[in-house]
Amino acid sequence: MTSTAPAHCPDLGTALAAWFTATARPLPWRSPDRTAWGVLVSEVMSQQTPVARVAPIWLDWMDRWPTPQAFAQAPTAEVLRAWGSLGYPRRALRLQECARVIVDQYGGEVPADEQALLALPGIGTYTAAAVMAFAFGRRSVVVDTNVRRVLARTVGGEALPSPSLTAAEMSRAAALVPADDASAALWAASSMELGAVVCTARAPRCDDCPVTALCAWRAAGYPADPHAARRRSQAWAGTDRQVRGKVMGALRAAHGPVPSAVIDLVWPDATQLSRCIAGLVEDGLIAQTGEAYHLPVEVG
DNA sequence: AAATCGGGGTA
DNA sequence: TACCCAGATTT
Repeated sequence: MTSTAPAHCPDLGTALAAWFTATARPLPWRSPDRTAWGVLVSEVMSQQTPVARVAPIWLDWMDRWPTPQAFAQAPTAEVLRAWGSLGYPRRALRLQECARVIVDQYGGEVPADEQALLALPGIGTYTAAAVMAFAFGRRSVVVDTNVRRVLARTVGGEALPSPSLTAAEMSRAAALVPADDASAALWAASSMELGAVVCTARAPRCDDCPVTALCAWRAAGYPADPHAARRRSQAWAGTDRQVRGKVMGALRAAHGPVPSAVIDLVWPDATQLSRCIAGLVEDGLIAQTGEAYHLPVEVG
């Protein structure tokens, strides 16, 4: 295989490819009979949600709605219930919009074109690149939180990447992608897998790492995170996100409209609750009929 | 560049 | 408790 890797780490890609081929997790969307649509669904579900939580939902989802055509016609309320507690339920709405665009504009086939993918609802830089690599076996620059960390350590010599993705990071990542499609797709999968399984954020398993000999962070003596001072933990308790989640949870659990008097019980701060309800309605995640709220239902 | 948007598992 | 997770979109 050809490689564009710089001379100072000549076989990072080769070592990771061999390791990945031998040890890759049998994730359901990696099955030989996977479809491009299934890969796309798995990537959207995995945006900020650990794959271990995604897998069972994905299996049920693909059984119910195996194609963009089937999913495009699904009742939105059922889609949101099936999404369950994966989080960020707007992703489910966008995924359905995405399916409808694929049906209407691409004959029901996921486009094998990165720019076309980028234009789809809910598909950003990472997901478009991931679909190109994992669904179509095409060369792309796949940079997720795992790849960022792996490159920050092995190449950059730092404990963790900067808080937000930088242009310099993307350039470095792009320079490391092999030239041919098959090698590039394997590099994407293996560099992500290393970050997910071995080169983890909390307690990296360096003893089990296939590229310790090439790791700049290890060579430097595992220096502490240089960006630690600029990281801030994300608040949760008492936020609108928590309140929105409680409202969504109540409506998912019900199989019909829920009286507003019942919704009022999910959160004690009436001002915050009504702001969150209004936001959910605005986002199309819930709807109001009379004095009750319910998951959205398509109107004729 | 910073804010917003869920929720559960883990140390 | 705090941190993290195959990010995208809007301001």
